[in-house]
Amino acid sequence: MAADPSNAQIADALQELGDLYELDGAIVHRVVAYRSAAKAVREASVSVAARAREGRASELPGIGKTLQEKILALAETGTIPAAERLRAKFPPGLIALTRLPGLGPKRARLLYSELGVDSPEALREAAEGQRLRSVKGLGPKFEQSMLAALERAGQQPPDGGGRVLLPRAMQIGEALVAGLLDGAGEDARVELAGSIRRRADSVKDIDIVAVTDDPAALLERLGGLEEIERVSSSGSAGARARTHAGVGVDLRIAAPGALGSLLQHFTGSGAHNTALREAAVRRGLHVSEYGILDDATGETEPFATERDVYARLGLAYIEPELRENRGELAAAADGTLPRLIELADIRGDLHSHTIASDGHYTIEEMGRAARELGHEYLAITDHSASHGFGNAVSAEQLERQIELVAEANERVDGIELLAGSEVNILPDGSLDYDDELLARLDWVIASVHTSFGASEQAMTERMITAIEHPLVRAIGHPTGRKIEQRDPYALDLEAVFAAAARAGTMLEINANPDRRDLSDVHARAAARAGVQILIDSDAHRTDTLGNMRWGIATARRAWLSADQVANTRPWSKLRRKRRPRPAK
DNA sequence: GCCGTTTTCGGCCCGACTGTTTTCAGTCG
Repeated sequence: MAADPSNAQIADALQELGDLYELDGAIVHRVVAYRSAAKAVREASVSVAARAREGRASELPGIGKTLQEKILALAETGTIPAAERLRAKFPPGLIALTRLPGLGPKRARLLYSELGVDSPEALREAAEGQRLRSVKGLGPKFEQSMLAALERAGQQPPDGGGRVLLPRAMQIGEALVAGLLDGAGEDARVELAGSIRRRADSVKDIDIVAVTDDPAALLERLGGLEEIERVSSSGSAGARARTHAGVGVDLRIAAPGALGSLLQHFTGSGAHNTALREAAVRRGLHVSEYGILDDATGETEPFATERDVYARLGLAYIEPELRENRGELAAAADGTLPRLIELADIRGDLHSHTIASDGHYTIEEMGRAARELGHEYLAITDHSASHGFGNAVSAEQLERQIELVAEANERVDGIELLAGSEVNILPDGSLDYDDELLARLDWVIASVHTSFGASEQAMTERMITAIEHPLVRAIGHPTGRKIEQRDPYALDLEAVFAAAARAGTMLEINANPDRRDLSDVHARAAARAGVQILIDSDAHRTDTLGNMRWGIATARRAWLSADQVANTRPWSKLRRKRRPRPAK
């Protein structure tokens, strides 16, 4: 039997099948169902193929009997019959066509049936030959917009989808907000919304909402900002634009009394809003960016704050980070939303690097910088002997490092520096310092840095062996993912979480914004399994100690409270003697 | 396709903008 398809492979297959059904003219709800199922599979922390073999894939949200069967077919035969049938009907280039802005499934199919256009190349030829205008409903402007879209698509890297990591998006977004506010009236308000406000891993567009008594002036100012390359469409309600960095910008302008309604609408997520509105309709209420229309009165009431919007719907206020339709609506109705962790709850950082390995500052410099952030403790955790990138720390050097940390502790007041190590987990799950040396450290975090390609079984056993090592207190960046760059390695996370909960080993949310690993959904599943979560900066420089904020963002998206995060406690509560080896 | 404090069948948010329209379809978020 071949290896089970990974969750990513299953998600890709469902995504493709949804695209094919869309070309085939299926009703939009069916297409949406495939896309939401693909998302649920991609984010699942269990092997969906294994669940399907047990007949339990439908326990995932958005997966029912039909998709359970289709996933099972994919696992057992390597393909889905319906996809085979539709692939024979539509050439693969048609899906690529629907990726072009302004060209959806209806027109792609129209162009294929009328002109035989079956790829972006064929589209370019047809547009250049002015043949698109011969199709009823299409004209010269459509030809021009397609040529422009093809041009832009050619400039972008094929992968990545043009998504920008959160810190970069926030930097651009905050500059835009400042630019829009500069010279605006006293009463003007401009705020970031969308996935930036939800603190997602990465964002596709920068969404901005504004309130002003002079919308025209604000729109004009947008076009004049130095970050903006061009404004592509503009109306009375707002504008769409593009930065020189290639990021889309949506600006929407509200009447002063409707800022809450607009902010709620534009913060999303789409899934949250759809679910919110469907629930409202059942109560005779219609939610839009303008307010809430009550069937009973026929009146639309605008809301000045988001809190008022949610209250009108009988819901507690939902923090933006939770608005992903992952159960927050039910919790808001029940009054069971968590009190989310905040940056100020963090007392220390237990993962950092210095010039002893691949960091750039000394122990003392890192310690002083951490103290400036208000930390009570900082663990110095340079890479262990077999790291292989940059300077690894030999056993002898680590013994010297323990002395250096003790000396730095003498010189730096107001913070406790801890002698630690980020120890490599070798392919067999063992560590690359001996236990005697590890036992002399204040703190040991263990991470995988090599052999990412091992099988799921091997990687899971490797990880659990490290988790059960009595001197390992935490696992660093547990899945190895890099946002928009590298998928998690094959790992049975359910088994890993169970082992970590049993052993009392913490799992890290690594706050490096390229990683944010554990992810939001994985951290939530881990905490539910009883795992203590740790949030670390993994700083290699003094200024990246501040990356802690991105880990907090992930923790909040994971529904975590301060009491579920270990380093909200003082070091005196975390320090402890060597655990006894688990009884055999 | 999924799903159920109205439903196991019949629903399944809401609006902006563009381009082609003589009243609207398609696309997007």
